[in-house]
Amino acid sequence: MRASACAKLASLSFLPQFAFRPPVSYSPRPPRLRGRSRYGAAKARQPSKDQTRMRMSQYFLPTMKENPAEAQIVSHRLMLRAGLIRQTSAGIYAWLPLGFRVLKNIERIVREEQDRSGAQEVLMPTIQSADLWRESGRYDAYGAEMLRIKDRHDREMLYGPTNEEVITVLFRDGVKSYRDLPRNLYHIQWKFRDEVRPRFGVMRGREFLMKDNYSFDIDKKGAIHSYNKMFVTYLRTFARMGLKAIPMRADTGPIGGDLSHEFIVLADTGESAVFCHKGLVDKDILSRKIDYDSDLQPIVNEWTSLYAATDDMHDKAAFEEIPEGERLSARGIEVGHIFYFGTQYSAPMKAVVAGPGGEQITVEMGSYGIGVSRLVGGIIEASHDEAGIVWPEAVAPFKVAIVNLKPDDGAVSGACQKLYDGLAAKGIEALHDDRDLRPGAKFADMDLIGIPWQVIVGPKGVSAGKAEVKDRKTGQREEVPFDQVVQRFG
RNA sequence: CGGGGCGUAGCGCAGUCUGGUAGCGCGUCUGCCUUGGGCGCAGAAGGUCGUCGGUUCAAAUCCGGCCGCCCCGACCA
Repeated sequence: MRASACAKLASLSFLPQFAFRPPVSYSPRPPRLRGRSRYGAAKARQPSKDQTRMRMSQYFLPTMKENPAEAQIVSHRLMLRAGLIRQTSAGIYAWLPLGFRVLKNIERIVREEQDRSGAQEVLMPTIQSADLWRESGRYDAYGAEMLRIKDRHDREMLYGPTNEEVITVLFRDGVKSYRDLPRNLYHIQWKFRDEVRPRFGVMRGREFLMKDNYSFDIDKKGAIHSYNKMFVTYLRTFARMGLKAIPMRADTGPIGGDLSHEFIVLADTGESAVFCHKGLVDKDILSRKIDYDSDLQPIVNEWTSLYAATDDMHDKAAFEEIPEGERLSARGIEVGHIFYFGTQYSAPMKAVVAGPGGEQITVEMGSYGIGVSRLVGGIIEASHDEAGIVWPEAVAPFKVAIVNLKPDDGAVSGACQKLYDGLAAKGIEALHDDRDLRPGAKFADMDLIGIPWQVIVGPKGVSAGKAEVKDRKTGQREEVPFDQVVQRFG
């Protein structure tokens, strides 16, 4: 009501619209504390912001003991139960503090590896114009999965399901010479695909966070080098997250092109059947030193020379040539996809540069995606047990949790606080469970949310000068003198 | 988009067939007790039964429309 009245008023005015905006309050007013000053004694007793944030008694972490009926697969159940996400509409989720921390950790690793490869980060909008998509010819081709919307002037817009069109225009308008090639631009942005049937929680939502990037080269040779760079980058990215992600030759599908690999995380509950050579599982990329300007083909060949295929690309005869003991039939989740697609977009959208002889050359493109939000689910599918999530350290919301078994015991709480401060001094954020609950409930919650290391502090330990350090993954516990706990996590 | 199912307290469910004062478990709150794996006892709060309309003296329950969510398939990062 108020907004439309305001719009009407503004449209009748010949003064700038902002002059007539009602005094909207953009941030909530500070609460009035009755009976004492907001800045008085009450504040002095508050713990520091950092401590407040990481204390479970103060933390927004709604865990659930029972499985919500709507969640069918394990990662979806655990994400809801562990207080990572909440659904707001079909296939659309809100990220709660713990889940958001994981999402940001994944995003950070993706970003670091993109930067390492020489790709440059941009940020393109979520809302795009239909005209742009008409130019590439995809507006009608894309179908109902594209969320089409109209603005107030009845202009046709859409919520971007992908960004080839936008990036091609940015490139076309900004680069005119072969001297400016190659380029590789990426961004990490929310996308929307109006899936007929969203399911599996964030693994196949409608709104999802995706890293996508686009390479531009003067010729096919250059484009393949760009492709190879991303191939290696993806190997590193997933390995850093503690995942076994195997590149598999992929069908290029509706996006087109003739060179494409899917990166598949192996998980028993994966969406599709996959077949590969066992040797791929044990290959290690992180120990290699990589020069992204050198010829990466040997590394790529090393991975692609062993058989690996998803269901739809499976070649039974070729698979059976592998000695039986080295065959691996498993299930997997697609977490990344890379394409070389030549001039499919650059030609219709006229992304051309001047070559050395002044001739016009249509650039060769590739595009590369990683499902950032999907990875949160994928990692859980690949790493959980009966009790809950088992986070790989690199993506865990917290590396360490301090389990205070008796918060109302000054000695126990004092020991916990000291450990917390010691970890903080080393730059390690710990989650401090200072809630007044029975030990059993705390252990159950802690196992559910899957923090890799639990430092358990109780009265017995305090009198012996020791804490118990539990490895979430193996369940092994070890008594460690207090003064040695912090250094274990350096 | 084809086929199926479900909407009752924060979560899991019963009650609907056969209309008559809305229930159970878990969670939450208070008190006591307890304190190394979701402990025990006592008390309490919390639901216009998805929504709109119809039938009826009376609707969670019967009828119709709409909305939402889930599953299988086709599709997909």
